[in-house]
Amino acid sequence: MIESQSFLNFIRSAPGMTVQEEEEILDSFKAVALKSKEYFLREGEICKQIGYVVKGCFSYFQLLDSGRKSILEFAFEDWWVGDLPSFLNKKPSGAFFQALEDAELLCISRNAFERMMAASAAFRYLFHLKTQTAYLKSLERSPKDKAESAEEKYLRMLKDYPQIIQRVPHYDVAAYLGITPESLSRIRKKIAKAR
Amino acid sequence: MIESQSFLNFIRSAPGMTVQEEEEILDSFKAVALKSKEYFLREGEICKQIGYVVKGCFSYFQLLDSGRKSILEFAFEDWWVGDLPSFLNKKPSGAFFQALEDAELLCISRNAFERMMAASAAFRYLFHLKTQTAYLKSLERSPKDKAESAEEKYLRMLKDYPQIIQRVPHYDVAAYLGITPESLSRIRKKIAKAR
DNA sequence: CGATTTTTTGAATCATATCAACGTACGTGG
DNA sequence: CCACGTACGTTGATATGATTCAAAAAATCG
Repeated sequence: MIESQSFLNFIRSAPGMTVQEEEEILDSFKAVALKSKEYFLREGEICKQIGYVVKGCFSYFQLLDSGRKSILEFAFEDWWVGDLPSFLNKKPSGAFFQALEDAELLCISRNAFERMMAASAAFRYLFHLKTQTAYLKSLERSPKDKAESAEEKYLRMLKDYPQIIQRVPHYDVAAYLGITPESLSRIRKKIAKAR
Repeated sequence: MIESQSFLNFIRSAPGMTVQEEEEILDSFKAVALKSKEYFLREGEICKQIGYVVKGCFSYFQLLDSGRKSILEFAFEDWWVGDLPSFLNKKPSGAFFQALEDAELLCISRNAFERMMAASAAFRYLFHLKTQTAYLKSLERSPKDKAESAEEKYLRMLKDYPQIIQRVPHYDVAAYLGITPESLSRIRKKIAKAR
């Protein structure tokens, strides 16, 4: 069992969790290790598990018709990987999850997930909390994504997620911002000069 | 009580719903009418109710620092209005909900919402289904929003939500697409000529 | 090291924004 | 019912920001 205090804290944050429930939940997660560049999930596959990121980081992206990569988000420590539409509805995923660093995960299979969803109110609470948090985050981000210039998006990313620019290759940062690597390079140059 | 077959259908879609539960849920929603241009919620207010749109349509938007309006989405019949982060966490809303036509809603107050969330598993199911659906939709849309040109966004909107261009002023359509009204006008002209 | 990948730079081009002006439709009060 | 005023939508000219393509420089990895 991988040690992860923050995973324990997350599990224990559910109200009304019994000792037995907690043990069952912890038992339903299995440790998985992935090397950098390996995929947790590929487009077209059905997502058979959801993973909690203990260590490492992942990009969650789609390949567009144009061939360009569009990164929806990065998952660092204490966030989750797995394609929810695919996992819940057993349909092929439209996206990839790829490790950008060597990574350690705690994964729950669909069988175990369904068992726990049926058996444990605390587990249901945690799952709905997670999807709700993700949804609220996406609601906040969307209007800004729409209206901001490339430079504004970059500056906001630095403010909200300073670790991204440290840990992620710039061409992936560009794919996350929806701009080209060349544009990102010019924006960074301009900002560096201005200070 | 406003008649709305699709609202009834929605409520009845919950598995394991008892007759008594259904009655309690229906009783917890009150009819509200709004005139065109009126606000269901303003920025800075705390969202005290969630509304099901029986008739009419709403824009859900933020005012950006630049003074520009950024429309996150429109809510037509059978969708919902209300700022979830504000409603759930009792914090001031960062967004507006404004009626674009005379509208009829079925609204549930926070008190009634919390009572039903505590009392009814079927109600919890419906709520989580709604937020999850909205979240999955936002996940699908986001990579496209990032990478598409203005014209592509417009064409996709026509395909996915053909009613928007019929019922919403063009400057609001532009605010939804993240472009200027002038650009929208030129895109429409170009498309009209091409056919 | 050497090879490959990643980032930067330059020049030309394209898409969209901006600003200003004009047309058109709509609703209201006379 | 008409005229007027206000909203909305369109058009044109120009400016700006971002992309594209090509190539060089820098960083990384085995």
